[in-house]
Amino acid sequence: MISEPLSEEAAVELARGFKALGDPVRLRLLSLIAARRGGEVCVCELTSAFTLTAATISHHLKVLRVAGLVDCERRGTWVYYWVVPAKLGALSQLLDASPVVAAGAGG
Amino acid sequence: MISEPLSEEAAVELARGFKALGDPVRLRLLSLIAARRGGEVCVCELTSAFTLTAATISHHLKVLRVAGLVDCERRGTWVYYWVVPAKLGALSQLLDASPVVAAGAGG
DNA sequence: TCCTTGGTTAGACGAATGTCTAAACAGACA
DNA sequence: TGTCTGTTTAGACATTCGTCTAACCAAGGA
Repeated sequence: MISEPLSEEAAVELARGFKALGDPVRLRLLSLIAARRGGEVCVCELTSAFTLTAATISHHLKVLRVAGLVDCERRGTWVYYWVVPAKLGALSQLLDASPVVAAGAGG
Repeated sequence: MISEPLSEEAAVELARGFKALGDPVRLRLLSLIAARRGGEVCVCELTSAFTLTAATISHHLKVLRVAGLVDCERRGTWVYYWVVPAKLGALSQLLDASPVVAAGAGG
C-alpha cells in the first residue's frame, strides 16, 4: 500500500502507467502478452483476438509501448510484443497491501 | 504478473479501477489518504493540498469512490475518506511481478 | 519491377474527461 | 429563523480519447 504521499512529479509519471491500463482492450492485450511469461506474441495473433480493426489494435499497442509497459521488435514480416515486468512491478508495488520497505521511505 | 488472458468482462471491471488511478490528482489524493493506514482524512485537508478548486477535488474523490477505491462518511460538518485495501490489492495482484504461484498453475 | 500480406500512421468524428463558476445541500451556531 | 462554513452537484467549455477509413511503410516472392 502507499505509505507516503506522492510528489506531483511522481504522480504524473505513475498516472501515465495507470492511464494506459485504464482501457479494457489494452488490459486484455496486456494480459494476452503477459500470459506468456518471458515470451513474445505476434501482432497478428493479438489482432485476431478482437473484433476491432488492426489499426485500432496497433494504436492501443502504441499506447502501452509509450507508457513503457510493453516493448516490441520487428522480425522479418512480423512484429512481436513482450511485457516490461519492471514497469508493471512498479505500478503493482504502489498498490500492494503488503508493506514494501523499499526506496528509503523515511516517514 | 498476469498469468492468463482476461475475459472481456473482467477487463472492463479492472479497467475501471486503473482508469480512476490514471490521473495525477487522483493518484496524489489516494496517496494522501492511503498514507494513513486504516485512518481517515478530512476533505478540507485534501483540498488544501492542491491549488485546484474544492469542486474539482470533490469530483476526483467521487471518481475514486465510484471505482470502489475509497469510501467516505459525513461526520458532523466534515466528510472523511479512507481507502478500500481489498480493491487496491486486487489491482496490485494483476500486475504483481512476483507471483506466489510456482510453475504449473494450470487453470 | 509489381503484387501480396502484415503492421503503422494520418486524419476525422462522436464520446468522455478535467477544470471552472454558480448554485445547492448539510450541519453548526447565534 | 437566519447566517456562516464545508462539501457536493449542475452546467459549460476546451481538451483528450477510442474508433474508423484511407493511405503509407516493410518484407517476401513472382
